[in-house]
Amino acid sequence: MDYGKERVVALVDMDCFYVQVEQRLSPALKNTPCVVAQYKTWKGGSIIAVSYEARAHGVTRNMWVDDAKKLCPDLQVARVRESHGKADLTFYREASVEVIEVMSRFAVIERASIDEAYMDLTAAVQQRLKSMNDNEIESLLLKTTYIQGYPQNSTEQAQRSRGLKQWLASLPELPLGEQSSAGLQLTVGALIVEEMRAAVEKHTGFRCSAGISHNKVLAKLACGLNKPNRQTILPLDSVAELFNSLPISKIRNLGGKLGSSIIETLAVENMGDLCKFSQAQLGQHFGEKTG
DNA sequence: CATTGTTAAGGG
DNA sequence: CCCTTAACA
Repeated sequence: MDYGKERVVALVDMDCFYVQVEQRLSPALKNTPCVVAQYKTWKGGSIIAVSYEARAHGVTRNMWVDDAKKLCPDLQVARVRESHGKADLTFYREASVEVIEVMSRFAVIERASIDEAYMDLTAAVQQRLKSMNDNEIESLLLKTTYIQGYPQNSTEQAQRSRGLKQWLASLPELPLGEQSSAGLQLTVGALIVEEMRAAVEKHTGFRCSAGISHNKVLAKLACGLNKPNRQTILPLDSVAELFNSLPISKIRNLGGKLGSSIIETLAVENMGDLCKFSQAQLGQHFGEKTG
């Protein structure tokens, strides 16, 4: 298998998880602008999760509830439970366990936080490919999947279906026995993740987004490209174009001081520029390990 | 006081 | 190996 395409890795991220947990408990909160906030005394409490309806009004995480109400007067507020005067996240951790249990039926998962998990689907994909017939990968089975970079030569967005069809048409026939293409493997990975996400919603009521690519950093990046309640395949061949206009801070672990120092030291703006430097050069500037 | 909590990596 | 720092949710 080509370098960089050895594995199929997915990242599943629950959409505004704490909000969904509160909405399941209190259905009146569903489909409304609402937030989850902790504490109440200082400026109404601080917001730790925001529904997509509230985001449309400009409400964000870390905002004070009093400030958010100015942006969105009919904002509903759920409160984090407290014990010993401290915010207690037990309620959300228990909901997280429900999700993890369902996901674990499909693959070995690596819990990255209370609301997201990585999984290496390489083995599951190989298994699935063995039992698959030709024409078994249909657009219908990938109903919430986007392919980053497809359709090609198209500037207009919102062309999910056309991009998916073009991508599927570009895949080789199912090769029986021999190694299958990286594109085929990502697609079967996406099929598994579609099934996993449907199972999570069926058994917990919670929706999520996902990214499918060849490593954790790319899977995480892909996941953020189409939210909420959607999943995105990021083929390696689409990475260069994506990186051309991608701020360095968008890459996991480069959102803080290291990212800032890279931008300053190398006088670069986006990931496309950064990729022009060799690993040896990056090692010189940022330490052998970090580089 | 004014976000808090959790996790992981790096340095001593 | 522990402690501090960084990153993220």
